[in-house]
Amino acid sequence: MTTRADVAKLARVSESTVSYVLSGKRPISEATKKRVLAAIDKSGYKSNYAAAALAGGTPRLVTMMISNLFKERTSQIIGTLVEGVVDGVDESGFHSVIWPVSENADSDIKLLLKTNISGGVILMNVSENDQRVHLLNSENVPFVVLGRTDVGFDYNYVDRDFDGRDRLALEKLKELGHSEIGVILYGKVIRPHLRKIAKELKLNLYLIPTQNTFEGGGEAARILKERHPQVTGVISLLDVATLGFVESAESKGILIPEEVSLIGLNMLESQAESISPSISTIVYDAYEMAKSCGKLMVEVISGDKSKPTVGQLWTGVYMARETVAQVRRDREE
Amino acid sequence: MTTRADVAKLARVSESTVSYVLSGKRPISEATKKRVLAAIDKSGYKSNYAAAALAGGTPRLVTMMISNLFKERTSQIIGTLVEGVVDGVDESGFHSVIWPVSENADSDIKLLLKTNISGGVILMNVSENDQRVHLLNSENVPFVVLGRTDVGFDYNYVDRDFDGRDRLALEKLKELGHSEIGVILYGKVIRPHLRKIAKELKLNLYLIPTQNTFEGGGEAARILKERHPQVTGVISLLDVATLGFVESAESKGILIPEEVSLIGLNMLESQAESISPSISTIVYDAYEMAKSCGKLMVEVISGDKSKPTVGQLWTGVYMARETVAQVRRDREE
DNA sequence: CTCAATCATCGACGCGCGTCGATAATGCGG
DNA sequence: CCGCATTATCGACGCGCGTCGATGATTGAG
Repeated sequence: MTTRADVAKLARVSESTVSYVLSGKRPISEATKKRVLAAIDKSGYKSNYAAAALAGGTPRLVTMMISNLFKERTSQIIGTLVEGVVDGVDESGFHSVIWPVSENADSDIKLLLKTNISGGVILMNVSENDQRVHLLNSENVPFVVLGRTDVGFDYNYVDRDFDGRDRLALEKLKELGHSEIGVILYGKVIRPHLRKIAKELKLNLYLIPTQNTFEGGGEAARILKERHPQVTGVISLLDVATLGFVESAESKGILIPEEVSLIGLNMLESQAESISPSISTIVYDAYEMAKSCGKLMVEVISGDKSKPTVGQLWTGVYMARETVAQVRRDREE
Repeated sequence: MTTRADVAKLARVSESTVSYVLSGKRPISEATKKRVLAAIDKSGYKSNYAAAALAGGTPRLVTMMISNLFKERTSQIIGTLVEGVVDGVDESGFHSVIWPVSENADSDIKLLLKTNISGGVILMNVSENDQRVHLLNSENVPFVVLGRTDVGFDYNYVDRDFDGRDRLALEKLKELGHSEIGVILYGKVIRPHLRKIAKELKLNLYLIPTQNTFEGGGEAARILKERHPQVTGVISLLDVATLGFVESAESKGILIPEEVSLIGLNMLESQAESISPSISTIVYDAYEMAKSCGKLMVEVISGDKSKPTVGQLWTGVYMARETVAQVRRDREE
């Protein structure tokens, strides 16, 4: 193995200089920096992980704990998230691995922590009141949750901003003159926050509950036409139903976007673009979000232990496609 | 953090004695051993991973590289394999993690190796002529393949023994007096080895190609009845089709097991037992196989670098259920 | 009872790197 | 030209553990 000493000899500097070139924690002249980097390149030197961890106090390794890794079918999104975390952590100079936790994770986790293999933990696929959060918190391990869960205390997390996303959609519709808004959803529960936003924006909400199936979408169109003819703007919290809604709208006597504008909120881009007219959505970048989570993790590990926790929310951006238009004059009056 | 020094002080022995108690590499009297273990227990000591890796020369960590981790649908079996590897590695005193490799894994792998994070690599879901095997081999990293692939050199692997499994099934049928054997498979290709075994055992093989669907199984029953009435024993390389075969056999005029005995070769136990009559199979224990793989990995890491490679095959065992019986006298004659 | 052989334990060292304090080189104003 | 503040570099130390050689304790044979 090539060590720091080899590089130092090759570049004719001291070992500590090599370290400082690498870490950048002390100024090094351009000339020697260049020489050292050349020597590193030439010798193929990589700093030994274990030695760095031992000397530096903290292992430069982040472990992802993903519950139900081998049980879920949502593997595509998890794959994207993992990729993002890995890249984010990498860019901060750390490594990342997946810790294969079994169901009864308690002992596994404690082992991970006690042996001090990992500098921090990123929790993914958290469940409600996730016990792992309690454990990590009580063991005083740096951790970040990719997602959110309700425990009784503050912690670091990165998650989608559902409220903000809803606000964005409603604001967009208001901007275009819509005031009577339909909401396609499953069941009859609506997040209180959504109501509050509507009130703030002086919009009237009309619930259109249906199943999240293609047929459910047709049903939604029927309900809209029969019960809420005054509605000119629709937001949908469902994905498959939205496709059905768009598909059957014309046959139900609803012209999109001429009479009704539609914004899909929980859709993949591939879904939104699979139909004509293509569906305007609020998109968020899972990869970038996860990457940011990785970087936050490293900050938390490296930073002051007593720093306040960070809650980072990703709203997403409005993606205009073909289902949204200005309110027509004749309806507005 | 509690260190070796703390334990030593608590047990009133030297630090090295603590080490030798833990590693067992030198004899320690029962009395002090007991004292030291009590002290360890009391202080909650766990050896620091990084320090052990640095001092010991090799990191006690195994990384699993699983291609297409987030793409396959065969997640259940992968989950079992991972669990087995983890337990096997654990029992040998090492840890294991999953290394999240991207498509273009080359740079990732090299990073993993150079930084010396991992003591060895277990390769899973290998593809034909897998490039990673070449890379690991040329970089001289200890590795074991869970599965097999065709590269131009020897390497350590643990895999199912398909040939042995087939032989087992055929031997079982022969034992019971069957000599005319149907083979349910997809397409018209049969492994040469299977032919060879049949020849050795003096059995006659009749191919029954079909789709691996429920309907395909019915089709297989029809073919068997119409074209190969002399067949009394059947082995099936398909899983779903086998269920269809059993389900429709009676209506096609085939009595199982009175007239035809059946052994399923590629079935999950849950499948085999989901139907009546339940299907006799050759089962292999994926968990145990993976566990063994984990142990082998640690042996390879710890052992002599120049030891010859190990190829470990898991045949499985015959699991008698309700689809197999002795050949009837009247047909035998 | 003596001496050698075994057994149990100890102290010391080094693994490779991060970082602190100290020193040498440089720049600047007076 | 000198003194002082930066800037650039060096040497030394310690992180926690594995392991080697050495020492003290114990045993058995003669």
